[in-house]
Amino acid sequence: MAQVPEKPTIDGLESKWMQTWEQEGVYKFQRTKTRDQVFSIDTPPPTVSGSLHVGHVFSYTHTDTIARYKRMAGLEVFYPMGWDDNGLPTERRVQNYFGVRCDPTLPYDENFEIPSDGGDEKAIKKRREISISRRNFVELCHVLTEEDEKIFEGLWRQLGLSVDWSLTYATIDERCQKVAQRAFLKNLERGEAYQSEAPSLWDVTFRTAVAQAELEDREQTSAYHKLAFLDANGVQILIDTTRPELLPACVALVAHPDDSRYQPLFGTTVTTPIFGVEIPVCSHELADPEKGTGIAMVCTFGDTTDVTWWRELNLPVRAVINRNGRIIETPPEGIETSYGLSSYARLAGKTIFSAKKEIVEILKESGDLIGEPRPISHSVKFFEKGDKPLEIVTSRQWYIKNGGRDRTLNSQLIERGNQMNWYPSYMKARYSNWVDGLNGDWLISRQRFFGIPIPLWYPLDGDGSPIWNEPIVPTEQDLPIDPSSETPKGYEPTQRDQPGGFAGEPDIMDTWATSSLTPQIVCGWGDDDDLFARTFPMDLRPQGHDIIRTWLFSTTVRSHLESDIAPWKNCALSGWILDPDRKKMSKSKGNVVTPAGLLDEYGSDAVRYWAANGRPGADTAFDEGQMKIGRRLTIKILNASKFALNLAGNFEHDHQTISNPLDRSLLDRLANLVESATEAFEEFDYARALERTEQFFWSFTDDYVELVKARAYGSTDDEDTRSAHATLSIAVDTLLRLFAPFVPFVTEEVWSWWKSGSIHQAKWPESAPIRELADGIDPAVFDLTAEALSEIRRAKTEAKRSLKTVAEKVTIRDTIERLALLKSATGDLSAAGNINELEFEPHNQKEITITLVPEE
RNA sequence: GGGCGCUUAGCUCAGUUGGCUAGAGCACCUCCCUUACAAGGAGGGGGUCACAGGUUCGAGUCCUGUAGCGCCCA
Repeated sequence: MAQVPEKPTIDGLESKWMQTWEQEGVYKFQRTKTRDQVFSIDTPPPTVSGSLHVGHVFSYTHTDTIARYKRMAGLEVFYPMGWDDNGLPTERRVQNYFGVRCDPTLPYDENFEIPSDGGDEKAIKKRREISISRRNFVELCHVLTEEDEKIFEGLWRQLGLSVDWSLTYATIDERCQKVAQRAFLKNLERGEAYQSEAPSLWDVTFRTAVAQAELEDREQTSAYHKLAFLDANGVQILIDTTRPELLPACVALVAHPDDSRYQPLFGTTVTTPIFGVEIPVCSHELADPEKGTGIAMVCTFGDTTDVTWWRELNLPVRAVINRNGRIIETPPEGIETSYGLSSYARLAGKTIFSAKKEIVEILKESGDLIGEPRPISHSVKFFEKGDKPLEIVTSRQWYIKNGGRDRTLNSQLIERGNQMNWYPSYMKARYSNWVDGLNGDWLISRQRFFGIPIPLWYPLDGDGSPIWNEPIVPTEQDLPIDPSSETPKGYEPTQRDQPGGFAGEPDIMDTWATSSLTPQIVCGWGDDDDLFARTFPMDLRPQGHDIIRTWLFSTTVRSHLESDIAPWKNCALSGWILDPDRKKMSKSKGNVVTPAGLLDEYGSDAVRYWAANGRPGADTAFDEGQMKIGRRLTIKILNASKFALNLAGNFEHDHQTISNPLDRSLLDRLANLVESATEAFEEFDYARALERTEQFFWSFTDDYVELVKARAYGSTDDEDTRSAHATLSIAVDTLLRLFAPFVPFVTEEVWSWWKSGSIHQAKWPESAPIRELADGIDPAVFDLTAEALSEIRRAKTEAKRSLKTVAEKVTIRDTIERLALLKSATGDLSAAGNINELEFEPHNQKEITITLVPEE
């Protein structure tokens, strides 16, 4: 017998069931099934750098509905969660939160106390930033992320994600460090990782190199400065440049090969103003005749086009900008005149901004600046997290091959994309286009201090210079290592940084170099072969469509290189959450809505309902209205279940007692619903599955329950009553299961009234047994009866009468066939419509007349 | 400049391989305290499916073009 509470409520369901699920291990991954019966999910770990926003709730709910469906469909679901706490966002957050700054030259202070005023902006401003060692800084990172991770986990649990929390990882934890370093060493061994001294994009604020995937173009105001170069005959050649401060770095002039204005100059040399350096005039397709005067100066390096020209035209390097974004002290080769040298001295040590002002002064003095600077607007490359334009500096960096410089590898990676199923399918084009458009390998080294170190040392020669191409590699067993504090085998710690000794690789790996390994991390690559065999390659990668080029792609690269396979079978791309003005919700825009309050206000099920209504891949407006509807739905599920279960009484029904045509036709429609919901879920279209289920549910409560109410109140000796009871019981049972992936709390609550175990471990319904009970009935019985009931309600409403008003006489005219179907539900219709006399008349078209009792 | 997506009711969106008078919720209007539910229920009004062509017996759906919006890339 069911234990149905008198007044059921949705309040407090979250904490109640969160605890039970954890205690019972409902979502725990069991190693009982083989690969084909496992469904493994590679959730991208969210960045732990502050607070989650509703965008996370949105997309993670999508994944959870699929996980829950797959679990009920009989698969063993492998659903771990991780935290991406490795990288720049955390580093910045720690700096701001604790008011500290890392100075890698400082020694470790073991008595360092965690600042007690963390988070107190005013207090920190007052006392200024404290400089601390790298190791102390990393420790603070752990302190902060641990707190954040607890909050995140609590929120995910409250939202009802069916994650196995015993599998949780963090991208800075020891296991991840080990996996990231091991994978790097394997790449190195196979020649897929290499170092190169090359111009690379450099952020002067963060003082680190950045990768192609991290760039973004921004429109900037700038100004053209017209400079006069002199050719061999002393004729002025005018060029327009936005970077006059790079004049000392000028190595050539370049114009388009077809540009007749400059053709006579190709192959000759000109002299730079001020610095008097003789440089060649070259031709190249990338020179735009429409831009400025049509001839440009090539500097090392002003932008990526300069790099291309430098490389393709075999030009020398005259670097003038250092890693701090200042003009270097020593003038580059080629500047020999005393005027040139003294002018250079005026620029040396200045920031780019001040150097620009200074050079303009110098040019004005010498008369080489023609006219005034003319303001323009053009697009400039930025680090996506930075706020100063990127510079290009030449430095030694580590790369992993990603097909950007190798067409064979490139097409193999595009093929990997083709081997995955994409939902929605058009997202595959974004992947292919991105891979196809790559023009360099993946730069993975970062000149930062918080992250996973590149696990190498270098021998030092007699002068104390590192022998870069003979790195000292640690053994796999020793991983993870930090080369800045550990000593390679065969050396003494005292030999660090000494001639003939060794030096640790100072750089760390980019966050993506670790987070691209999440399948290897969660599946136990190299550590747990049994787990790996059961889970890899993974079944599903859910993620936002904005990180296809970064996260999805880099993960594909690692899996391709390491295992020669695509990391996942399916990729499901979620859209973004837009604010009511249809702008992307993001922290920098300040339009973020945090989820905690929403979960408390509407309940987790209601918020999930809103999320699950977002179509796969579609950007969706944030809409509290949908949460209100979700809340109403959960309350309705509670009430309708309570009512139906109270009516149905004893739940051990003999299903063979379902004899009534109306009941059978409802079950036929229910079987259709099960089929279409299952079909939708198999395509990862959770939204369609929800929509269908919801639609059926409302017609079930509004029409079916109303129709059978009277009959269900009858005596259990009556066959028709028993039929209604059994049907109600099956319908509620089935609907709860269909709703379970979306609203796990309320369905579990109702389930607990009359069933043992968790609904989330119950079986997903099958249509065949339900269809069998319908026994070939015409499903129109239900449709026609519901329609007739609706007509009667309309008549009463239009007459402004109460719905319980007695209908003295109702005459339904319709075809003989349809009347036959309707007649089989006469009793239910009369009772639900409160009809005294119900008459049927054959007619060629449908018509219904209703006579109500006179008003008193 | 290239690629992709979107454009359906005042708002947010469904509409699966082309098929009866194009749907839902919100908002709006009317009615009803009915024995599961008034934080509810029953009903109602509201759309030349962005525009222009084409294929077809038939197009919101397929094709071509145009416009606007958005994202990604150069």
